[in-house]
Amino acid sequence: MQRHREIIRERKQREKDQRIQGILKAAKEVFFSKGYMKSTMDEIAYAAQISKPTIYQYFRTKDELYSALMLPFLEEFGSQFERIAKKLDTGKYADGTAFVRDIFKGFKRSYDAAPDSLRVANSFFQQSDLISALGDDTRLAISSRGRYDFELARGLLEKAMEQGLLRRMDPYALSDIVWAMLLGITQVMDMKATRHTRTDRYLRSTLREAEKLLCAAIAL
Amino acid sequence: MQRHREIIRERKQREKDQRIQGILKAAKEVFFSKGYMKSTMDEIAYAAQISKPTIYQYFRTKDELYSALMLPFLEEFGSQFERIAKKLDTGKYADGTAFVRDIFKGFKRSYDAAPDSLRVANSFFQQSDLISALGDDTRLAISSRGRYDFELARGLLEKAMEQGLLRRMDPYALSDIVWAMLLGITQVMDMKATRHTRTDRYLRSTLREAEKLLCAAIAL
DNA sequence: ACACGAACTTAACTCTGAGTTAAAAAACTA
DNA sequence: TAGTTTTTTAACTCAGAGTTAAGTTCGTGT
Repeated sequence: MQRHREIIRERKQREKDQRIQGILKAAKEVFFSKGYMKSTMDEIAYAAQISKPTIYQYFRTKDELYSALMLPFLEEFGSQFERIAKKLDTGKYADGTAFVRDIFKGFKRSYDAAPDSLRVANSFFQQSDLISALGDDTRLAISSRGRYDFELARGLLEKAMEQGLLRRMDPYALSDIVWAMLLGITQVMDMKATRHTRTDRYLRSTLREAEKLLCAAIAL
Repeated sequence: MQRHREIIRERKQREKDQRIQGILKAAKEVFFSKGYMKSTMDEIAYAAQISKPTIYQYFRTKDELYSALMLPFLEEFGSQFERIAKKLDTGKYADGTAFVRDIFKGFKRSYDAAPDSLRVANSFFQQSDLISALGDDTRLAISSRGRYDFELARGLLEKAMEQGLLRRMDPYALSDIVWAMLLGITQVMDMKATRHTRTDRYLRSTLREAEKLLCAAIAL
């Protein structure tokens, strides 16, 4: 009967995860339709067809719930970098242009996988308020994941320089700049977005221009 | 005696301005030391040595007060662009590199003139919540000022292309990219900043790298 | 069939902070 | 001195975050 207990525990875990996913889904809808400040926990509870105390059983604060929405993007982003790192190690890149293109492709894929999450990530890093208000474990998960992605990206650029794919320069500065470009562009697009303009197509074309620009600047 | 009234009205205006400045100064201190969310209006009132209702006589909401902090940067930034536009019109730029350098110089000067304001501008554009919560006139002042700066920048780049200083490309995309870089870099620096690391020197060196990079990419 | 326990709901509650109000007090003007 | 404007005081409303406790549901073990 030990096996039986295992199975039951697993199902319970699954149900718990589903509950959490349900809350996150509802939270996403509410947050992105009205913005963080105007969204209330009661509203999210209603959207999730659940009672408010139940939400608080899984998320300690409103901030924590909001922040949890950005983890998917960070993870997807990291895995894209890992993919690129592998290709780099096995010498799959003919020139710097191909490498830079792949970085942008990775970003686009992450964005496609979780466009909302990036928006959260943006506003997250802004309001250092939010960060400090988090529970320790959540803050740790997010900031360590973010740091990991960051380190990964820098290492990637460094390696590409060693392989003669990119012009030599300070890898720290370069990774900051690339990251800043990507971050900044999505933001500028966001702040231009209105109800009646589809910003998505424009985001893509701007990213393409940025890609060309970066190739011209650093690819060898 | 009409003259007398004039003088009095002027003095009153001055006093009003001083009051507003005092509030802004206090607000800046409080907001930047604790973050937007954790700052309370009572606290700001206390810091400004003034009563809460008095603050509300000059600023309709907490958001409006916060947003008002960013106007100085936008204005300084705009005036830097106007300076560059004049130089461009009188053919003062020998090559694209000189032009790009001047853009960055303009940004740095604006930043120096009002470093905090930029930080507000950053977080401002994040939380579209904030924008929508503003009073009509404030929102108008800020967004129209921002739009004006934006248009100015784009026109600048366009003209520089016509003069053969820059490589031909979509000026809209380029101005978005440049703006995104500047915005993004200060943000990335901000989120890296901690109590014990001075981020200022690093910001400057990163901006210098970005400048070089942009020169390599678009200057002719 | 029945009792136990975990997770959930309900409904009422506390508490903080934004924004308001009205009356009293200053400060200034004529 | 009388009148006007601005500021303060102190009490207030209101919304929303987060909590509490008593009761409900339901799967599980005996």
